[in-house]
Amino acid sequence: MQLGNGDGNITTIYEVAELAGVSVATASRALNNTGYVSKEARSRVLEAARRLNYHINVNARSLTSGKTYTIALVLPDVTNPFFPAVARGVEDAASRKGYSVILCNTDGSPRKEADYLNMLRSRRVDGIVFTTSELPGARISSIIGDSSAVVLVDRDLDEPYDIVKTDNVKGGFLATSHLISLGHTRIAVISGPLSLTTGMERLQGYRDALGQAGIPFDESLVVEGDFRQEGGRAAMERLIEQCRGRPSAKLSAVFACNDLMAVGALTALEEHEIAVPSEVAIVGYDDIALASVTRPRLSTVAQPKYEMGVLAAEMLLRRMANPNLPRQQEVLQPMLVIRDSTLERRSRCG
Amino acid sequence: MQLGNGDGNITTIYEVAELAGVSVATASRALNNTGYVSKEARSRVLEAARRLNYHINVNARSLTSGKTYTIALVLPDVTNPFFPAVARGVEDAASRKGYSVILCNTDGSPRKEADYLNMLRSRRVDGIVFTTSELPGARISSIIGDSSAVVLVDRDLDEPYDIVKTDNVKGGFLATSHLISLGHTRIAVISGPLSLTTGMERLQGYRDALGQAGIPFDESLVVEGDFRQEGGRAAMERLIEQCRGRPSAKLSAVFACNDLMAVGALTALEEHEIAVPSEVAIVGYDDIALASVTRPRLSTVAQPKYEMGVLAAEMLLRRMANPNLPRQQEVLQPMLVIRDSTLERRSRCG
DNA sequence: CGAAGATATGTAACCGGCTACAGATAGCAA
DNA sequence: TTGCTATCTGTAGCCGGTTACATATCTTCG
Repeated sequence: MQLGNGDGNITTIYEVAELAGVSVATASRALNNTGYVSKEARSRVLEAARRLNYHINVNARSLTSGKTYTIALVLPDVTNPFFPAVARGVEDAASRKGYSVILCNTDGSPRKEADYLNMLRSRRVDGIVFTTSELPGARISSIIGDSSAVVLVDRDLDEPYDIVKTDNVKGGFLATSHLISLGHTRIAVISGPLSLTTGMERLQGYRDALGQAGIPFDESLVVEGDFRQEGGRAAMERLIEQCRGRPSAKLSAVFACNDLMAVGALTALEEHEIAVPSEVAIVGYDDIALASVTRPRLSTVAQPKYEMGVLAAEMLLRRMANPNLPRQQEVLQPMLVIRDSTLERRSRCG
Repeated sequence: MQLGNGDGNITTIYEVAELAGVSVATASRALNNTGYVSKEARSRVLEAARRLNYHINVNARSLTSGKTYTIALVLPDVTNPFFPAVARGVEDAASRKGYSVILCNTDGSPRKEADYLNMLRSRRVDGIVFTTSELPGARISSIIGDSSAVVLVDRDLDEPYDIVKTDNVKGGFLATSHLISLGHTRIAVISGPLSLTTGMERLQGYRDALGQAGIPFDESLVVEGDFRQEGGRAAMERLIEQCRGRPSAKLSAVFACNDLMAVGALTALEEHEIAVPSEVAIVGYDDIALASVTRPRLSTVAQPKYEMGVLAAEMLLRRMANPNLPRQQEVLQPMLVIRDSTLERRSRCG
């Protein structure tokens, strides 16, 4: 039996004021430490609040303050191993400042994205950390207006929203250069969706690295994937197939534009009994947990996922505090992680 | 240039009413399809709302309705591969019914859990899907009172909260029986924290299986882990060590009470050049994505994670709709997934 | 024709906070 | 003493919705 009553009857500030023998104005001031309140009044109010197990109704407060202390995290799918770390970063940074975060999974569907944005506007969230797919910037602003701030993560848009990303061109360059430095020249790419800047940029990095090494770009070596495991596997199948038909198309290495696809590719290679890395080397992207447990362990380009989340949330809070700030953009550096799936060249193909 | 204005100036129902030439009462009725509204009035209101890009303020509404259409998902860490699928299930089921979900990572700290619960009470969330660690049920209710409904996922508490879980005893039994059926008799366990029912129950299943097979329980074969990779690795090290000192303690199989620890154990075994499964077989629990990409691929006990999330959210909505419902409890069935990390017995130890 | 019921609409109170404003008291300088 | 400032408190209106209640019109039926 404890004193602080736990009977969920919701208490209002009126009851607190009454018990403390003051007006609501004084109670409010005491609870929020604003304005003038005498020592005794304050302690009486605080005591009353404690006794009644008073919890302010933040929704009511948001009516007058115009702030909800809520932000949203809109992403394709938490189940994609890239996102949990980002989400955790966002939540950590947000809760540190007293903000709650609403989670929204869009599956990359523009329809769902639009639905969520409308819902979020109705909720008057103060800001949104957004990893969109194809929704054009103009569409976003037409929905949310300037009712809440927006920070884009891992995406780029023409619209002037703040951005946190890693240097994908650099990342693609790192991965490809690594393979080149091992002596590979016939390097295939399993790209991400080319409708996404992420997909495009990594591919650009690949081309840059090729160009710098004087290796001609061969269209037939790039297959567009979908950032998913099954897609990576299918893409690899296609490469193996095409390679078989045209021995001139041999390849000795593959750059998969994310780890999920790399794992899929690994599966395909294994099924065809093509040894990795001795026959075909492979580099992934993201450095998700999976990457370090595959056999061979996956060489990959690591992104600071958690930090991206933290930075995004912090950037968002800054923007919320000052809507007139010039556009912010934070570009983090990717890092090559060399494990067992890359090794010196020894060309061959399924 | 589009008609529907997108200038974020937030519109109120008063402005809609004014533009439509009706009172707010009529506007409200038209927008919510309640009460009597003439055809013309309704269409004038809807048109006005469209023109003004009106989005209701749900926080204001919640003031009168007492409902926020928000639930919370409180879990230790989204970054733990077990949870994203659960989270996705919760969010899918919730959003299907018009609810938003607030994400809270507690790291299993009772302190953080309490803080979040207080915050959630202030937000007047309608319900909470909770995977707690050590907070006693009484403590939970003392904080949230009956201001919101609660469903426990993957945890059990004395307090009469609704529960969604899988049959952990059965799961432990399945894993262990599988090993026994392969001829193993010296089977170690890397358990979860024994302070959690999850940890206890799986261990109980292990003991049951042993008992049924007439294999004596050997205390020295159980090491308490923490459900994390590094903990699994450390535990395996200890087993190997102890095994070395006392050849009589040889073991030929390990049941790791979750996949993360199994992966850690795998690492330790590999470092000691102990072959899996030929020298030591190993079974995990959860069937997270990692399990199917390790080499050897991990045999494990699968939990229907996504379904657990969906069921938890649906159960929560039911409870919210009817607080007087008798206590609900849903026990899902775990499923043994046999891959490459288990094989017939051939005892040996590091 | 009058009464009852269905339809339509507006006024105003209320949800739970915050705060502008005004009034009261006390301290202190002139 | 007066006047001014600093401190303290309460009344009442507002935030953006919902809704009970009152009022008004139009049918419909005995």
